[in-house]
Amino acid sequence: MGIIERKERERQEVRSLILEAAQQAFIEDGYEKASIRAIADRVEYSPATIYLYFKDKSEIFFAVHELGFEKLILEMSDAIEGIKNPLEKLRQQGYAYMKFALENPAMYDLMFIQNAPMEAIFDNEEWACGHRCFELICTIVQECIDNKLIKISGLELATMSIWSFMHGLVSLKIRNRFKMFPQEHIQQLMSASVEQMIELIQHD
Amino acid sequence: MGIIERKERERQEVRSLILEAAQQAFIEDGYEKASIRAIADRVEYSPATIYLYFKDKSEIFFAVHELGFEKLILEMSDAIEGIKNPLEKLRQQGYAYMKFALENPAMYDLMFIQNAPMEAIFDNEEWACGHRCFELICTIVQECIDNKLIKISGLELATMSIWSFMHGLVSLKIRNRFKMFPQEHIQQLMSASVEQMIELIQHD
DNA sequence: TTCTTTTTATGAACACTGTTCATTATTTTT
DNA sequence: AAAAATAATGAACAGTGTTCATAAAAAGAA
Repeated sequence: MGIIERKERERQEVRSLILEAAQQAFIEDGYEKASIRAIADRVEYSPATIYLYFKDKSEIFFAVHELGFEKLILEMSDAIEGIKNPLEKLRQQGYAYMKFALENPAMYDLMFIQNAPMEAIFDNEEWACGHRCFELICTIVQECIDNKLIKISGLELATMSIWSFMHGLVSLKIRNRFKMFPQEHIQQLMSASVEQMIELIQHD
Repeated sequence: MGIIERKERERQEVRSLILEAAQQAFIEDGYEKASIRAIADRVEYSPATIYLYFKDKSEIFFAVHELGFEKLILEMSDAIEGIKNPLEKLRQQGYAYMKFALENPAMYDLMFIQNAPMEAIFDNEEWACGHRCFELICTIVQECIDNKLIKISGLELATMSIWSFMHGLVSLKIRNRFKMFPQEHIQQLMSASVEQMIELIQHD
């Protein structure tokens, strides 16, 4: 009776095929502009078929945005591997965060900027991936606090401040709000800004 | 021959009537969900008439978003009125910025988060209102630098850092990404974060 | 005033969107 | 081979931004 198992496997295969196509479409055209019909075309299915695998567009959004978190978590974990100094971990984690955002702006958009579907899902879901990512940052910040490496003593306060700074930096860049800075200096200004931030919060 | 002048006046009146309706619609439903037809209904015109006064939806967006900047500029100017200490000016300006964002989230969205129409307009326009607002912040930061009140010496670097921090703080809040913090503490955590930031950058 | 010209407003249509559902095709079970 | 269950789809609905030929209103000229 391995049939129902094979069926389930096939089902998951189609599901992830759709997911892959959706991710591609979101990255290329953004969430709003990427249409169900375009996603359906990519996997050579009818648009209606999509709805056999996902409740609606926002569910696709959520699934794709989870892939993004997995990738970000992986890249941030890799970035701090082998590093001992918690402050250096924090720096490298920050750079990994920035790198991810600038290299995958559409994905970052889905994860941290996009609005609409969030509300619909947040309330019922646990947003596990979001929390896992958050805790990854919290851990490092806590290490910095424990070793008295940074000037901010409250974990929540420190995390909120640092994350806000990083998010503001990359999201203003992604959303083209840095037009008033000389175009060719923006990248290095951003790096300098991260460096400056680390310097400011570290204990002397 | 005052007729063409009256015509022009009437034209501007209708235009700002549409603008007012659009602003209301954007605030209530957000930019994407607010439809041209809904805006037309509000002013009791045909949807097609809108296009006699605005090229397309993104032009309405731009006009409304300009109103937002005027308001923000006004509120930030008011907030620092009569204050001598540049650092205190910076603090109050920061709080005014935060207050504006939290009280007019939809407008802040249009001004600093929304994506699509920006690209289309940025290239040709000067984005005068954006620059005016930016310079308002620059002025204060420059004063702080001149009086050796803050640790960051570069104007561009300091402005980018401070603005990014403030934007990250309010935009993560607006886009509901602070779910992992205790709901009832978020507001005071945000204020504490601003305070902390000021403390960190000030010279001792 | 009456007639002509210019300005202003609109209804209908186009191509698109997310989504639903009755109908068809395929696969599994009897 | 027939019946039941699963999977896929075409067609449709109500919505979107936008265009354009047509209709209404206002202005200028006689």
